[in-house]
Amino acid sequence: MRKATIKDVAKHAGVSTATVSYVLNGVEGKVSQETVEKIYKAIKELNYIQNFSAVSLVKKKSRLLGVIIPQTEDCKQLLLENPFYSEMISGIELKAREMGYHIILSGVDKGQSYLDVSVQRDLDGAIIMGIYQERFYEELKNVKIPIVLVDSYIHDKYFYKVGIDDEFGGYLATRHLIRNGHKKIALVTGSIRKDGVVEKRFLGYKKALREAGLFYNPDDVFENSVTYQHGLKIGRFLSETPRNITAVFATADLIALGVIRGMIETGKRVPEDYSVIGFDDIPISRIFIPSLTTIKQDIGDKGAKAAALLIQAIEEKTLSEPTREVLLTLDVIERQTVKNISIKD
Amino acid sequence: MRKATIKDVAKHAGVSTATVSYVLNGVEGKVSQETVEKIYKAIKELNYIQNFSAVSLVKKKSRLLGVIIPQTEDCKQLLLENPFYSEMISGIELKAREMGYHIILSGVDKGQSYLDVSVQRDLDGAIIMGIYQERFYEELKNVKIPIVLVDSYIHDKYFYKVGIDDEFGGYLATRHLIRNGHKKIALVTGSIRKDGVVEKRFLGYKKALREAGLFYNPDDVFENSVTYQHGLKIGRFLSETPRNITAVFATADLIALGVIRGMIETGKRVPEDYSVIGFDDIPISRIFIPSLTTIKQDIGDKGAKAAALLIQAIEEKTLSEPTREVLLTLDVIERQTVKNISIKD
DNA sequence: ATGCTTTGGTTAAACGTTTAACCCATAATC
DNA sequence: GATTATGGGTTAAACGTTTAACCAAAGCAT
Repeated sequence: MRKATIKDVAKHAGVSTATVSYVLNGVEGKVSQETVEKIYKAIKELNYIQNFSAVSLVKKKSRLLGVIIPQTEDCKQLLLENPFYSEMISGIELKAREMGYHIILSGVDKGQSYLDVSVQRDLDGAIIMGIYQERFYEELKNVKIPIVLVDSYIHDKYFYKVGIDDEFGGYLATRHLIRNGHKKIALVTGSIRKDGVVEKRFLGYKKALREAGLFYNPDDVFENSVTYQHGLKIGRFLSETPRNITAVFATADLIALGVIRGMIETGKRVPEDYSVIGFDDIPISRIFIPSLTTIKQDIGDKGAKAAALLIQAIEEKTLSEPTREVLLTLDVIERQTVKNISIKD
Repeated sequence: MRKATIKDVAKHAGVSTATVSYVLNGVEGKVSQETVEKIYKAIKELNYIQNFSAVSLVKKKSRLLGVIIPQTEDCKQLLLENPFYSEMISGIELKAREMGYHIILSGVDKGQSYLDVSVQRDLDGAIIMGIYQERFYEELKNVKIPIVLVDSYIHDKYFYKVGIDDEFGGYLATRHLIRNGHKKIALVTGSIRKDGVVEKRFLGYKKALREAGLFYNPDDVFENSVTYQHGLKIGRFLSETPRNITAVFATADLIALGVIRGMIETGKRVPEDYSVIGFDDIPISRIFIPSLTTIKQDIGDKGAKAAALLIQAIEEKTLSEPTREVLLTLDVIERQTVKNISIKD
């Protein structure tokens, strides 16, 4: 039993395909109520389902959104292992589906450019997570579809953006530590790339120090990758080589967790010996023992906002309009890893 | 500057579109080496990119795979929050892309059936994670595309399957506890649905007990949801209401982590007071303090295998052939949460 | 009666491919 | 020398939609 096409529906209802198409697309004033009902009846009876490939072909719209996420260094995995990304995607998918879109999830190879995919598939828009080489963004622009960048500080009015005020976040975290009496605070972080979120958080860190009249010492920053492993290494290092550091600000929860584990393994206690604050509030942070004090951003909401922004851009064809940017709020979530050391007891 | 179509390429190379199509599709013996080169040159010069919508329309193949994952109860999130799923998806996406496919990721609403999506989009196949109501599977079959079920024990030869030997896994976990001297072992688990993985793990648990001549007590199983919260509740309960239980087998790492936290919060120690073993080996389990002893399955590989199986089914049109099923191996990973209590010290 | 608008349609081209069927040299076979 | 393959193409229909352009009948004002 072949799948029913619009032609079958038309024949069955005794009208032309154009008429059917008009009701499918909800065109006003082209078809009488009576005919509309006949057509719906035919659709039901024939089990008709619209073919999107054909629609895309003529409309040049696919109701498909590209979502691209970074791969790990070795290209063996998507960075989905980072719960941060999964939560975002969850938010994106739900919102997209609610608005009648589907998402194509993809990593991006060094060689093959994403351009191909988006053009091939008539993607209506794309959400890009993470940061890439400049060449990549240029390619993206050539596709001429709306694009929203998540957590990127690329200065280009072409792109829509959603993110948080990372500098403020870094400031908030550091200030929280300072307010708890800490004066010598290490920064453990992923690579501080230009225009990345980490750079901004770093700026916030320095700003908080300055504001509190504290000395910024480059030796206190440990820059490497956004991984548990990096945190682990630094955690051990810190607890084994005596310095007068009392707290650490890790620019990602994953790193913070590593730091804590490193310290505990080498016989220190958190927060008694060291206070630690993270960033992101990924689900594990609540679960971890001790549970992590951190800067919370509503990641799922961020995804939903990104999807909504993108779809709005697509549907209003506001491509040339000034870029809009949405920023989400931030909160410090106090849990168990920060101790107030100004209160003597 | 309009996007180049196959017609432009044909004209530019001085041949018919058919010829171009033949080289695009690598058809043997239809076009001379010389012409092939001319065509490639034209493609390059015009920056031609094939339009998949048109291809799908005529070929009725989209090189698109559906990947569907469960939503949370409240439908507010995809179950992506469970790292288990993200890792699988990562495996699927990578393998699919390697083989020239893209994936459409989607949750599934109660109301709208997935059938629509797959038909509308000419999906070539789908991977289904989690288990659903029976009606859903019937619908799925009607789409008449190859489908692989992950971690499901649905008895229907129509479907391809990938999974693990869950019964053996449950057995392995329980036996590990028994070998470490435990005689009274609680089972903390998500809902034991018929044909679900949990049911099998439960069977393995009972089998190990029986084999060791231990008494199976229904009061020792705590069934609810695959969540951290459930574990937490039971962890507290167990440590606060004296019974002679010395170990718990949690059928998912997430649950195990909750159990541990619940116990620690109420003043007990793991593994000194209670041993705990989990299942899955999600990334957090290594990070957690104490790090979790668990049954490891290679989740990413599972995703890759599922994708490979599906694509093979698609390309060989072996739809009617007997279902093939792939099972992955299991290992017990000894870490810090199981203590041998038969050695007195 | 005439012309204009509105309502409810239809016709047919277009979207960008693929592919079956056809065609024509030239080479091989008997 | 007639026949048959074969290599290297071309033509045109088809895939399932949308949509601009057209049309007929009815309603209405003049």
